[in-house]
Amino acid sequence: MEPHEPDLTAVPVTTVLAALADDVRLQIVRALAEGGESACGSFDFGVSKATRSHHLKVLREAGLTRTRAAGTSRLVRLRRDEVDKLYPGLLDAVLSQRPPA
Amino acid sequence: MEPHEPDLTAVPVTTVLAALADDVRLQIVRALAEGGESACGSFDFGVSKATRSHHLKVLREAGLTRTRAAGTSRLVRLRRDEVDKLYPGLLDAVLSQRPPA
DNA sequence: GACGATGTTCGATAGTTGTCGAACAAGGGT
DNA sequence: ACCCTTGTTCGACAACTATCGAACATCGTC
Repeated sequence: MEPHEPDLTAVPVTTVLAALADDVRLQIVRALAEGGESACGSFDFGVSKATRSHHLKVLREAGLTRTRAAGTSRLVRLRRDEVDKLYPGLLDAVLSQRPPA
Repeated sequence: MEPHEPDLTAVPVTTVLAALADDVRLQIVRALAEGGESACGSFDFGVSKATRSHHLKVLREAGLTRTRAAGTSRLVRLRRDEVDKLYPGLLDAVLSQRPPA
């Protein structure tokens, strides 16, 4: 089943915001923004792999990330250009708040 | 009971984003951004007044609005300056998506 | 081909949230 | 004083969501 990666313009703002309105997903987005393309398994934020997979799906279906297969892994990357173009300042604003020290 | 209007810096980003991730609340924010300070009753978006009151509470407790009593009404206004200062571009980005024509 | 690693999907469950009507509170006007 | 208007609060209920373990799928390797 090919991953469902919608055109960002087709996704309601509320869906994009809801996707970002979760701590685990925000940590994933932060990691992607700083570390670039990463394997799913690199996001170990204290949740099971089932939950992690779920969060990555939410981000993907919100149009925020792209996923591609790479051997036995899957590489995820942030669709930064597209997001910044459609919602200038959004990611910067969201990522500006530093994680709890 | 005095309205609970927290310092925006004390509110987690996820809470701010969650507050904006709802259609009704987004319509309220849009109305406030365009029309300035308005009475609660002016936000008739097809929900009951109980629901409307709930949404205004969510926005207020996310640090996005302020409310003051004015006779029998209550006037709500967007804390635009503070939001723009802490999350530059966020409101612009969110408000940029036009409501369904 | 069997095995191990990496992810996804399924079913279940607990918690959160949007919604409503009804009851309540407070102001203003007649 | 009474009423009407404007909002808030209180249950209640349905829908959604975050979470997990277990089962499944897929790829590379031995």
